[in-house]
Amino acid sequence: MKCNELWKTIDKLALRLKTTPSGLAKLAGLDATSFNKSKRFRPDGNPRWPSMESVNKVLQACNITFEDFIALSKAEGISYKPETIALIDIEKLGDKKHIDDNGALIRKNCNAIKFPNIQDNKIFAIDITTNKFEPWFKSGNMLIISPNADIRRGDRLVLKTVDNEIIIGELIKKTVQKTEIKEICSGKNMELKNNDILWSYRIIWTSQ
Amino acid sequence: MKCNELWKTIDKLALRLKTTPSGLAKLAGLDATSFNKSKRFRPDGNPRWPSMESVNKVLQACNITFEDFIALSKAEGISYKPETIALIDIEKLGDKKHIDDNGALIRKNCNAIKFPNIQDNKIFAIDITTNKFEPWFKSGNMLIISPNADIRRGDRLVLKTVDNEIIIGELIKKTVQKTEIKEICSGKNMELKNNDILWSYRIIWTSQ
DNA sequence: CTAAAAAAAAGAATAACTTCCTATTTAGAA
DNA sequence: TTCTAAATAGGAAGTTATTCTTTTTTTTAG
Repeated sequence: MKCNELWKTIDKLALRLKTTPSGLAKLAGLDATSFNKSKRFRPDGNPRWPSMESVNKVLQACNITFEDFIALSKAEGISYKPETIALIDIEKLGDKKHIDDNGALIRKNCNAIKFPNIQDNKIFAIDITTNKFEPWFKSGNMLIISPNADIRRGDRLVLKTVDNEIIIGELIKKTVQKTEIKEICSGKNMELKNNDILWSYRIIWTSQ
Repeated sequence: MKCNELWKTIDKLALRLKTTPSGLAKLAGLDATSFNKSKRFRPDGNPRWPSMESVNKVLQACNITFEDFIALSKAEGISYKPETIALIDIEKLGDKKHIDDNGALIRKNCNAIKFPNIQDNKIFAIDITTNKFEPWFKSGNMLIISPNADIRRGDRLVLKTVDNEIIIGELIKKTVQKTEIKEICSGKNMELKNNDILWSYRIIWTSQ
């Protein structure tokens, strides 16, 4: 991050709160002149950085995280992408507590999740470029795959055989010797020796 | 962010680089004693913050972003979640350029995508808590919904009628008067008057 | 238009952080 | 073990940021 970006982001924050840099400084418990233009450069003309402590006080005053601050610095306007998204139980979509009849979300009544949870540095994506997995996966869809995710009955898998075949299916049973899956398109059950499987990974998300 | 978290993250960074706090300080062009324990507290015993400029120098020395730094501060170990994930064409999973036969990713041969692209502050998630959408969506799945996404033929939708009914289906045709969808479980086509639809939103991702 | 309040500029004073210096400890190699 | 280099500790000095104060400008309300 560059120094002037940092100052710009402070200006944006002030704007978001419908106040001014000096108003924001006061809100953060700092001197009102702290963010003056005249305090943004050193006597020699080089840029001056606010201290980490001052930035932190501002974040606390605005009740935002460092991530929010960075997101805001990159945002075009004065709003930024949310870190979390609301989660609603499908059986509660009927009542109007979570989404009103205009389709607008009532955030305070919703739980929040992080989407997605990329704690996983082995995660990767597969781009579907063929029609042969329809109607389950269409050309243009993406599958998010986690080699680390543990696999349970019913999970969808992508697996590769020693014969260089890519199979997408649902796990029926896995033993030390064999893996039984239901191939996704044909719906047929297949039994594969584990020795014939190079790798099999769980699909954790798919684009629709 | 708390002050001591910041110092801990600097320690983690040093560890990642297989060096020490003083080694990291030197690498960043700072004095070797800058990150000494004795420099982490003020004479009165209160915590001392490194300056923003010093932190920035460290980030540049490590060639990481502020987000990386924050992610690292939250990580259990000394590694942190990646910003992007690799994307591979499913028809190229057969060759060994992208994933070797041990199932290990060869990142340099892969494209990268950001997953997901939450530029969208209206996005929300639906938790499937019923069996009635099987086999398409099972209990425990989550649907990520975007009220902002535009809807095209073939897209999967969640819609709510004036009768308080939640329908998941695939769009067949939408005109000014009517919306025709294929209900996902029954596979039956339905024709709804647009006046009878409170809202209809596109499903952009689903957990598997 | 006028008055009051808030914001911003500029400089001096204060507080905070970094560097410099020296001494001590630790880690690794011989 | 002994030697060497690196790391760490502690304090003084130097640099940088913040606050304090005053003045000027801008904004807002009447």
